[in-house]
Amino acid sequence: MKEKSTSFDIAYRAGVSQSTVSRALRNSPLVNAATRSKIQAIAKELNYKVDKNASNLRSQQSDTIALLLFEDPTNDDSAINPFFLSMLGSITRACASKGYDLLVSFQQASEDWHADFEDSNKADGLILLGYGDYVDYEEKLVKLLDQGTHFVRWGAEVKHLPIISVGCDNFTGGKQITEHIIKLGRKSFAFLGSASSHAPEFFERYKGHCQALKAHQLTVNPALQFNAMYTEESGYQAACRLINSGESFDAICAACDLIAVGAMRALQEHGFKIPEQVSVVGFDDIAIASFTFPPLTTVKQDTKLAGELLVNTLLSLIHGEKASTTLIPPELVMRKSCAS
Amino acid sequence: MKEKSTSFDIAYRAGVSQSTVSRALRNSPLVNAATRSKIQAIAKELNYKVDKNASNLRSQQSDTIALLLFEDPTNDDSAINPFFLSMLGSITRACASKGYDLLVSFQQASEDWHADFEDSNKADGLILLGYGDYVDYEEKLVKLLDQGTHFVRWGAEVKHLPIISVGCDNFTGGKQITEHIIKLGRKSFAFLGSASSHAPEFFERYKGHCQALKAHQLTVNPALQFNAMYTEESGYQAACRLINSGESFDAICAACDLIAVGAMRALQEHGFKIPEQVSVVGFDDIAIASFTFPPLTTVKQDTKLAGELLVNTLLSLIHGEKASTTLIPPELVMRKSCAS
DNA sequence: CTGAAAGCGCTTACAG
DNA sequence: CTGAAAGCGCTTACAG
Repeated sequence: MKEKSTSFDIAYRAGVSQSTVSRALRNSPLVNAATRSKIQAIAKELNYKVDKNASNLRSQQSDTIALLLFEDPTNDDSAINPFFLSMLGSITRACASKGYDLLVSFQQASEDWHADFEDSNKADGLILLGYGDYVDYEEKLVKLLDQGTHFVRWGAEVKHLPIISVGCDNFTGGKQITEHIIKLGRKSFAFLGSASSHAPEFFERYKGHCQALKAHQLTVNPALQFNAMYTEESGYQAACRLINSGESFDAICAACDLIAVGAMRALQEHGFKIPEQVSVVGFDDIAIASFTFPPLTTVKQDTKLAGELLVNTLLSLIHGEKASTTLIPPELVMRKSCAS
Repeated sequence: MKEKSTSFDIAYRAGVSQSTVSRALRNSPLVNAATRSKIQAIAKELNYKVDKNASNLRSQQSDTIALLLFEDPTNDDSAINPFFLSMLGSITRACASKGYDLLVSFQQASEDWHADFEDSNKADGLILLGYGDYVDYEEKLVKLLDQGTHFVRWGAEVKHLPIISVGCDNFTGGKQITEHIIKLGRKSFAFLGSASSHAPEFFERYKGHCQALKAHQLTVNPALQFNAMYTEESGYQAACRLINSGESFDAICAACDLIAVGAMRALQEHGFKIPEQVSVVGFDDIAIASFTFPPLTTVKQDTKLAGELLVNTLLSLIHGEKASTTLIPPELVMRKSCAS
């Protein structure tokens, strides 16, 4: 294990000053081309790497983005939602392609996560990802804003604050998929998923859902909306409550795929045939959705695009450029869980 | 957006020296308790955070771990393997609980990934995760070793090099699940997955598989082994080759769940009944495995445990403690894809 | 228990 | 195009 070499070692070997080494290594046009390649060759030979801590300290930027992934604290020990995992993957890729490092961190919704990363100069900006109770967490966003922290969040647009978000057009998605089943001839629609401002994305999907029903002269029956959060188990239980309620229904719109998957399990345990008796649809298009029985019709949120947009938007903010909230178009993915 | 405050600002307000602030903030017992809490209160009020770049530079450690996730370059644009995504999640959690930050980075197998992170002082150590061609990548491991880099890899044990790994006991897993189907009365076993030292984990599973067959006086028919890598499509194609080969078979052991899922698709398209005509089993127990039709019997690799072990082992290495290669016990998960 | 001082390894005005 | 020098914001011997 050899000693780590510094820019002074390179300078010594190259017979130039340390400043010149620093310039050459960052491809400064100020350095003579021959000198530069000589220095770079020596650096390579010595396996020299610029010390990130030193260069970041000096230049006051880190070329690093922090991803704060927060989840409902009640959901603590279970697996991470596959949709977010998939976002994580695409954000990692997007950062890599921009030459940024990605610092990933789990946060409990309850913690003091605001501020930490950018203030300690670990990252130039933050990406916020996760559900959690939106009402609780809004005040932390305000604090981030006050501090002038650069950040972008994934989620529903925040209308009353100058916060930049990237999110899916949940309203349109909810509307489209509901219309799809309406056209298939279904009449009584249950909605499984929380419909309140505590979970704005589910709420938007629900609003789109209701809008579609109204547009087709179908009644919105509040007794057919059951709260559920983003887990399979939660979907299972909501579906059981629906079944036990005695209300009749021939279609279930779930606020996310995991809820839909749980609902299908409940339905099948109770002897319902999908899609013959009940159509089921989800939202997200997680990998599992392709493999359920029957395969789940759903609304795809393009996580690859989302990751790229989040990263690009944040970089614009960091570089002081204009950036704005973007909505990703939802995409209907038809499989076999609806009557055809 | 206020100016960022430094330890000198705190010192000024507290009427002490900057050294004392630095000590107080790190809970040094050298500081008078009253002074310490006064300083900490001021720091909190000013929203002060220690500058990580400065403290890392000075102390020459980063309290950061880098996760290098590398995938087969041919697999470039597709989704990340769900098994690795799940490992990513559990490693993130394990790091958080140890107070370490996690730097995540994608690597092409072809790139010059060795060295970069620890040499530039961005991380104190590396976790290496991913399949990819093991033969190609071994020489890079040797280079890491030469440099004295702290690293742990996920995967099969490397017998001839002093490399610390954490991996599943693939041999035993392959053996157990094969024995499980043997007891169910199956006679002709196909194995779908590459069986060579280029993919050591698959190879180990295959060896366990063969061992189980031999132990039960069943013949190992090399014509029933078909190469496949860790994608659904690859499993689909291997199963098609098996079906078209004209060989008879009543059980398929897939080297991983994604291969199994692809194989089930091929079988069902060709009119085979699972599990009546053919038993299918996988390996990994990814989330999808619970939701396929029929649900997939498989071998679970405990990713939560794996993540914790990887992190703990790496931290031991970083702290100069003894560490050794660990094998995680595989766990049979019985579902419905085998005849009962 | 506290302070003055050195120094981690760079980048970047400044001067030539 | 190049070099000498300052300084980013800390931590940590050293001295008291």
